[in-house]
Amino acid sequence: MHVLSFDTETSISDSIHGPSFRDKSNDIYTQIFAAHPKTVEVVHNENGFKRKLATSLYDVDLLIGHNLSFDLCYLISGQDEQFEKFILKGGEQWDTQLAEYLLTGQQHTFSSLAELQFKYLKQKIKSDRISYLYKKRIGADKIVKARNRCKRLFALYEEYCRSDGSTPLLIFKAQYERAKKEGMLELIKMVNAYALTLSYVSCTGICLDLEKVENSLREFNLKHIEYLEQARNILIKNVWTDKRLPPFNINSPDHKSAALFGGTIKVIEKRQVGYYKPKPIYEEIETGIYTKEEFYDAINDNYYTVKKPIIKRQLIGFEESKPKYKNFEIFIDVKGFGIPKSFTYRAKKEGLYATDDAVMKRIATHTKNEDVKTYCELQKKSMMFKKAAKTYCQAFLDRNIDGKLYPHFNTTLTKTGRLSSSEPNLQNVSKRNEFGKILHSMFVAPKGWKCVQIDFSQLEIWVLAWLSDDALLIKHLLDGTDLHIVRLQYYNSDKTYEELYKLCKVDKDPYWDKQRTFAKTVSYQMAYGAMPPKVTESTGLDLEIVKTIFEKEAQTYVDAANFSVKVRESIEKTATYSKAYDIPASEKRGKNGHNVFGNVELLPIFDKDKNVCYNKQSLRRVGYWQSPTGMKFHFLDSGREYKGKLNRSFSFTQPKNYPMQGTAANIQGATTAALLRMLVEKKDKIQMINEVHDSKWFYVREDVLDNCLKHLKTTIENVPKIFLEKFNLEVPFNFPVEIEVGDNFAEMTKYQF
DNA sequence: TACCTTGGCGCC
DNA sequence: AAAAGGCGCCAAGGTA
Repeated sequence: MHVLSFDTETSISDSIHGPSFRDKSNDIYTQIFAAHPKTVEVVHNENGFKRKLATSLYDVDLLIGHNLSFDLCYLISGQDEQFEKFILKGGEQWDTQLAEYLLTGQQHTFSSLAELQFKYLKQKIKSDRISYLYKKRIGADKIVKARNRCKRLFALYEEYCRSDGSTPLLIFKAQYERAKKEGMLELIKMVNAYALTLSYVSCTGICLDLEKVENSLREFNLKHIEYLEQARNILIKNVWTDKRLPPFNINSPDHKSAALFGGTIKVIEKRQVGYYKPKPIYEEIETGIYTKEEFYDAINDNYYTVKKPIIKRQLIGFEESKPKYKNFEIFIDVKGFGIPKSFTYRAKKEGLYATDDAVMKRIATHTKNEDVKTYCELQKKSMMFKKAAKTYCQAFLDRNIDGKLYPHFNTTLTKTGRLSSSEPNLQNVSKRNEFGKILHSMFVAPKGWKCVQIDFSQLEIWVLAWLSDDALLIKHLLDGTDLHIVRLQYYNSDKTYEELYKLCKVDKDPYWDKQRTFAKTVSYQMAYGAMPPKVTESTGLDLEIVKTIFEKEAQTYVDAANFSVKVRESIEKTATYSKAYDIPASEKRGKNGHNVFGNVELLPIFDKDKNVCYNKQSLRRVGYWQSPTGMKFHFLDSGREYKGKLNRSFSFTQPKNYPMQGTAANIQGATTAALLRMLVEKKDKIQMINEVHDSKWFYVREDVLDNCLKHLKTTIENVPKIFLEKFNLEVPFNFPVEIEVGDNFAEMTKYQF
């Protein structure tokens, strides 16, 4: 196997994109190749490489680098032919940052090359002079152009580059051995292929209907202000009466809490505290007396004297004295509507109560005060419009480049191995509320193309069925049983499943349809590990009913219900002390950060107010569970002070969720990775543009839609084939997908072959 | 000024 | 005794 370490040094634009490929003005100015730690090749081009490779990859099988997607996105967006050939012949990548993230069971996120250099090679970090320049936004373009002027700096730069070339090779070797030993080699290979595919996805971008975005932004902002004004009018009438209060701020938790439950609002008041000392006014008067001053004339080399009048300063009065102000904090009591505290709960800050959606709903349904009811509605509406305007429309306008969005996919961040998306985050664009349609209709297909969305149905449930090997759950999934109705039947035992199915799905009886929605909520909450009291709180279902659902669920799907027990056993069995070097530097900072003591982590101990403290006798433990794909999930314990005694435990809820969420992420990853070569081969017919956990977004050319979708469907659904090839694992069933097609991502219809 | 923490809310 | 998982973004309020 021929491996090659690859790294680039690039310019850094001064736009919001910084050093990213997203900014067209950025380019590669240095390329670093290392096939062997001792033979590092560093090539510069002071005019930029125009995003093209400076070498051929014809004999390379594996590209190695640290945070490779950064470099590869330049080549991909530069349409480099060498690189395309490399992919088509089955070339792979090994990203040392990604590998480290997986090897540490998603503990070490965004590791730096320097951290790994120390971890694996025990080498202290080299001169950070160049990193300093980068931080100051002095990019490789400037350094390379200054190569003749700043010889010493350039020598340092080349040394930095050589190290960036050789270090990943050495780290790769160590990681490879470790991965083999820990049964993670195939997983790391697969996730690297996934990340490589995502590099392609993020380079493709999503087309926006900019006119629609701009119009919606205006409209949403106007509506936000309109509702806000109405809300303010109600408050001014009732509770926001004190003239010293600032205008009611709908984004301020302090204001909202005070208006409903009462409280104090801090106001900075500028008060006059006397006067400044008046400034004297002088007049300058010539006295008629002169002095002689001697000067030296350097050109003629002689001295000369000058006559200078003596001026006297005479006080003629004072300026008007200026008033002196000082800021005072004053606390204004707001009586509020006097809503009972039982509708809400205490926030962390003294005297502050939560005003979130659930609280507001509770108030709105129980209050007899019409003003309160109207206020609740107005507050909600105003906030929703603000959110839609700022978080989505405004962000789309700020982030788009020539009408396209290029989301950033973070592959080395989450605890469970899921992807995260940012700048902008396209994984949380409103879908269910009234903005869902309009926001999604902004994502459009280019002319001649269709929008295609392929979703796994109930992915995490299928994963649970597979991992727990629960015979009944598998049977129910395969024969298409509606699991929500199964749960509905738990507490409506006078009816059969068939009767309930008819009521909900055939007759669409509103009462039973609503009941099914409750059961559905319970289903999701159970999947997240919620316990009966919490479920009661959020669904309004009777505690006894919820308890019944939990009990019957455990009796019905015995193995599925017991699955987390096995995970917990593994955590206990594998538990060791949490090591400082697996915690990224960024998480060691701040009040809520990990508290490291030497090489180990200290146990966070929470008191009843959830304040954290540490003592040097209690070290934190960490245990893990390893999935069939090799994925490791880590679980940290925490302490609790109770009646002077320290109780420490691992979370009960995380083991109920991490394995399913993470394995679902593996399935999403493996199926996306399986598309890579096809996406490169058929880039004029199929383009992948986004992923949202269990769904994949594409553009597909209209004239080849049917064929392409067939191909996509069979590739993605056939998880057993992929898992057998990649992991030598037998998965007993396909994972069904649903396909939707449309002109934009709002108006989609189910695709029938 | 820049950073951190919190509350709130959007998604799966 | 009690326990709803995983994210990112905006805005406010506080602190260094």
